[in-house]
Amino acid sequence: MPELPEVETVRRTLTPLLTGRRIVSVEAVRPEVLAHPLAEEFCALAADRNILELGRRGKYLLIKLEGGASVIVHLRMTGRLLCTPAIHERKPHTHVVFRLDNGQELRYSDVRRFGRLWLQQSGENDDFSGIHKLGLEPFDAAFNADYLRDKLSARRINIKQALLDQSVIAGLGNIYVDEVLYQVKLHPCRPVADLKKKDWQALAAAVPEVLLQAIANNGTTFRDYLDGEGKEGSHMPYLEAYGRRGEPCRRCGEQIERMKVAGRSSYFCPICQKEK
DNA sequence: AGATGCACCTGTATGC
DNA sequence: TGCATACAGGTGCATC
Repeated sequence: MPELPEVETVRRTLTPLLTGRRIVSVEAVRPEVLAHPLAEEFCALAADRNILELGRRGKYLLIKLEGGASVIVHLRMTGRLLCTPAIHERKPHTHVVFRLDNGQELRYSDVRRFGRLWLQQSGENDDFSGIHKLGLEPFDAAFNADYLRDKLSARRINIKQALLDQSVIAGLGNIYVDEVLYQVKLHPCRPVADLKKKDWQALAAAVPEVLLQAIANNGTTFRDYLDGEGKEGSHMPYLEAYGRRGEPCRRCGEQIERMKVAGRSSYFCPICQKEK
């Protein structure tokens, strides 16, 4: 479910609820979602610690604790982090519960159980969560046309796969890749080797633009996504391509098509986004 | 290197 | 209604 805008919205909504709070204890209802260290140690290490601040890297949420440790969360498809009063009934699929010092709980739930949590200790090298393999943040000053061209132009892949590669751009996923390609009028199957300087420039501009717009609308709720307070995102009506099969292109009126590219459902306008 | 398929899971929508 | 199948904001691995 969540791509960069959704994770960023979770971060923003949880920040006032968690900053300065103390984690009293941690309960692993389904220990296997705690990927590192093993559940027992994870719970012991997180317990009795203050939360300093929340960060984000790509699609990872970072909960920074006193003493230099961090809880790292990846929501994958259906993961949710919700802050809620401890007296409220637990919803099904609640897998990890962080009890806080103010009668609230931070609850991790995940219907499909693809998501994972890690705890990085102070001084520990994080070679387990996947963060070490990420490329640039789209809002990094070094994220520009040259960066994209240098990373990608020699590869024999199409632009959809390229933009989904987290080691190139951290945080783009299936929805926003389709939105970016629509904005810059590139067909998802276009080989990256074909792209010209102006294409790289357009991509470098469109990626942060598309993501910022989605963040401004608190992310996209297509199915499952909820922010840290349990609210849906409001960006869906603004999507131009994703999920609009058979609906008219807002530029030319042609029907939006869907096809599988890189194993993912991909939506595009067959007139505006020529395969060539 | 890259393409493909599958695995991880459950819920929901669709078609017959 | 019931049952089978497809599909879902992600990632990692195995195989050709």
